[in-house]
Amino acid sequence: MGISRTGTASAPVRIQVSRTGRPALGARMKAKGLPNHSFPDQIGVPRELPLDQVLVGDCVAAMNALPPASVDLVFADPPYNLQLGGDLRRPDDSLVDAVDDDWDKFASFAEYDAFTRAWLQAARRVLKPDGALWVIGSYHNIFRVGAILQDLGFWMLNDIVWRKANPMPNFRGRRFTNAHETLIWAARGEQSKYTFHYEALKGGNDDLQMRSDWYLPLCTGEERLKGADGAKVHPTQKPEALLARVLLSASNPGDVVLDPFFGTGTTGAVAKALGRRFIGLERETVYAEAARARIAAVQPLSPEAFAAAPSKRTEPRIPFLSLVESGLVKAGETVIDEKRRHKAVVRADGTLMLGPAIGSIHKVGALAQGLPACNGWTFWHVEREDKLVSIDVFRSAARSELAKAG
Amino acid sequence: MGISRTGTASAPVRIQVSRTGRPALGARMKAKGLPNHSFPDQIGVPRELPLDQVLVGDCVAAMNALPPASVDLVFADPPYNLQLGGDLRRPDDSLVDAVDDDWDKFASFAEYDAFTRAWLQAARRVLKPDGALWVIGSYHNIFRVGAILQDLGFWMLNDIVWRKANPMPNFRGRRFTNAHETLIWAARGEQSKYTFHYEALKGGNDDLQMRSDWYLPLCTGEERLKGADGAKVHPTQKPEALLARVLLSASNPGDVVLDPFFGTGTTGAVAKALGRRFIGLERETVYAEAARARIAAVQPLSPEAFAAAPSKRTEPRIPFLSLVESGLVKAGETVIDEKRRHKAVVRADGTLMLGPAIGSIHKVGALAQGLPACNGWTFWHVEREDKLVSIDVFRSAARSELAKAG
DNA sequence: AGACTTAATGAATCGTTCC
DNA sequence: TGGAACGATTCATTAAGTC
Repeated sequence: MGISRTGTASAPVRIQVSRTGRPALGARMKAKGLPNHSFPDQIGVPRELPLDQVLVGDCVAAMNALPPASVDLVFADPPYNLQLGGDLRRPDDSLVDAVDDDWDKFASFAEYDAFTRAWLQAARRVLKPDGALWVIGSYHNIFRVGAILQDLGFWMLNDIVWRKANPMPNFRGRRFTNAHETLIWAARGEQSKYTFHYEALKGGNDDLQMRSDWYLPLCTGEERLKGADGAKVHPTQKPEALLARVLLSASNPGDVVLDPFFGTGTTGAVAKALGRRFIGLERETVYAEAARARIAAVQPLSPEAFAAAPSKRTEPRIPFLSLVESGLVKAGETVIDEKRRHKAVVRADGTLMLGPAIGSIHKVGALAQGLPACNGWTFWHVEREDKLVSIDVFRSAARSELAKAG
Repeated sequence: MGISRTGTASAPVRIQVSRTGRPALGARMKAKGLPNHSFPDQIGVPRELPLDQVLVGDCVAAMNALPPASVDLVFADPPYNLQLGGDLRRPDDSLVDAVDDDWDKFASFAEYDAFTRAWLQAARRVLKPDGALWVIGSYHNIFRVGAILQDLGFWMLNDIVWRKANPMPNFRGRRFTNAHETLIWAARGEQSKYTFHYEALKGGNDDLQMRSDWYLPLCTGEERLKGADGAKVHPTQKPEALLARVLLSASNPGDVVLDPFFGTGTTGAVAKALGRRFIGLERETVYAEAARARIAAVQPLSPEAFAAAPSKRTEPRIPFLSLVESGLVKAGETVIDEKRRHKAVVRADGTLMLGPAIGSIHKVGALAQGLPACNGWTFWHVEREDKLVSIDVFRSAARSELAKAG
C-alpha cells in the first residue's frame, strides 16, 4: 500500500502505519477536548457520530446507541468460534500459540448464532440504505455468518478468498493446509446502490478485472503490534493490505467506516491513511488502548496516493500434479531418464512409482540413482514422437499458460 | 489426470474420459441383464447396493431406500439457488446462457434450506461411520449448506477453494470477478476416522503439503459434453480434474462413492477411471442417459496408476527389538542423535540405557532432550562407515524383508 | 560488512493401538 | 472404557546468532 508512518524515513516498501515514538492517542484526544470512550455510558442518541474514536464496550449496545442509517461501510472481524481440542505441537515439539481467549468461547452453535444475529442486525440498522458490509471468517464460523446475513436481508455481492502467502502448515498431516480465509461482501439490501471502484481496481491489477481470490501475506514483522515483552498484542491482527483493498474498492474518501470488533485497530489505521472516517468498537480496554496509540501514529496519505494497491505477484510454482491433471503428462505412462537407465510410472495423484516405491518426482529420481537428492524436473523425460522430452518443458508450457491467465 | 477413453488414438493432451462412438450404456446394461434405473420404484431395502449405476428419481427417496452405513464417500453438487434478476448480457449485447433451469428454482431461503436439510440428512444416513462428504457451491448457497451440515452433526475438515483458471468475467463491472467456487469437506461426525491420503498429495505437489486453494481450469473443450446441436448438455458440468483430486485425496480404490446430483456423471466417470465404485442419483432422464453413455466409454487406468500408496501410518509395526535380534543393530553398541549431543547404549532386550535410565527408544530419546515425547526411530542414529545412519533406515530394511517373506 | 545458520512463529476444530 | 505406549508430523517469512 505504501503508507508511511510519522517520523520514519526508512522502509519505503513495507506498508506501515503502526508503532511510533509519539504519545498515545488517549492523551492527544483529551488535549483536543474529544470525548474518550465515554460513548456507551451516554443515554439516548448522541447528537453526532463519534468519528475517529475507539469506544470501549459491547458492540451491539454501542451500535444501537448510534443514529440509524449513519454509516457507509461496516467491516467486521468477529470471533471465529474455534473449537480446539488439546495442545497442538509442531514436529519439533514446540507448542503452537493458539487462540484460546475467552472472547472466542461459545457454548454451542445456537449461542454463536444468537450472537451473530444480534450484531449483524445492529450493524444493518446503522448502515445507510446504500451501505455495505464486509465480514471475515474461517470455515468454523463463516457459513453461519453468511446464512444469517442472508436471512436478515443483506444482499450478497461476492465472497472473497484471502489466500495466505505464508499460512501455518498442518502439523499432523491430517488435512489440507488451511491456507485461506473468507470475506463476505454484502450490500445492506437488494436495492442498495453500493460503492464499487471497478476501474481503480482494474487499473491496479494490470488492467485485468480484480478477481475474488486475493493473495496476500499474513500480518507479521514490523506491522505486527507487540507488547513490551515482545508477545503479540492481539492474536488475530489482520494485515493492512487486506483492509486497504477493502476500503479502496468499496468506500469513498470521507466515508464513515464502522468496525464492531476493532481489536488493535487495523481498520482505523488504514481508514485514516486512506482519508476515510472510522468508528471503532472494542470490548477489551487493552486492545482499544493499543489501537489508539497505533492510529495516532498514522500519517494520512495525500489524496493522489489513494490509488488502488497493486496486486502482489510471484513466480507461479507448478506442481507435477497439475501437468497430470491437464493431460500434458498422462497417468499410467512411463517416465524415463535421459540415458534410458531408469523408468517409473506416472500415477494419477502426481507421484511416480518405481517398483514398490511411490513418491514425488524428486524422491523417486533420487531413489533410482541411489542419491540423496535429485531434481525430478530435469531428470525425468517422456517419449513424444520417438523423442525424449524433459518434463521441465511441460512445466514451462504450463507456466506460460498460467501467466496468460493472470 | 491423463485418463484415456476407449477407441480413440487422438487427443493425447487433454484429460478425457467422455464421449465415444460406442452404444449408449442403457443398451449395454440391458444386454448384460443389469437393472436399469428401476431402483427407486422398488419397495423396501434392496439386497445389495446398486453399484456403478445411475438411478433416475428423487435423490432423497433413493438414498432412503439404500441400506444405512453403506457408502464411503458422498460427493454432491446441489442446485446453487442462483438468483438472477433479468437476462444478463455481455458488453457486445450477446445473451449469457445463465442457469435458469427449473431445478434451480426455489421460492425462498426457507424452501432451499428444507431441501438442503433433507438431502444432507439422507446422505448422512447412508454414510458409513467413518465416511465423509464433499459439497460444492457458490456464495448463493454454500453458506446455507455449510451451516445446515454443521447443525446435522457433520464435522467440518476443510473448506476448499476451487480457483478457476478461466472464470467468466463480470460483464457489468459492478463486482469482483467471481473466480472461485467453494467445496466443503466434512466427516460424518467428529469421531469419524476419515480417509486422507496426505503423502500422495504431498508427493504430487513438489513435496509440499497440498493447500486449501486449488487452481484448476473450467470444464471446456472436448471434455464438455455437447448435444447434437452443439449446445452443452448440462449447464454446470464440473471438470474431471476436480473430482479426481477429491477422490484421490479422500477415498480408497474400491470405495463406494455416492453422488445424489449426478448430472452428466463426472463423479462416475472419474470414479470408474480411478478404480472406485459409484452410485449416481439423477432426477432428469436426459442427464442420466448422457452420463451412462459417457461412463461406458471410460477406460479405467491401470491399477498401479491409482493404487493406494503405503504410508508410514499403514505399514506394519516393527519393534526395535527385532532389529537387535536380526543383528542390524547390535546389543552393546552406542546410538547417538544427529547432532551428536546425546548418546545411549543398546541393550539386548531392545531397550536403551542412558546413564542410570533404561527405557524404550522413545522414552530415552525424550529423556535425553528433556521433552515430553520423542520419536526414537528418527531421533537415534548409529555409526556405519564413519557416517550416521538413522535407525529408521534399518526399520525400512526390516519391513521390506517382511514383505518378501509374505 | 556480508554470508550463512539457527531459531521463532502464524485464527488449528491436527492420533492410534494395545492392555 | 481409561490410561499408557507408540510414533507421525511443518512452510514461508522474519529475526537473531555465528563465522
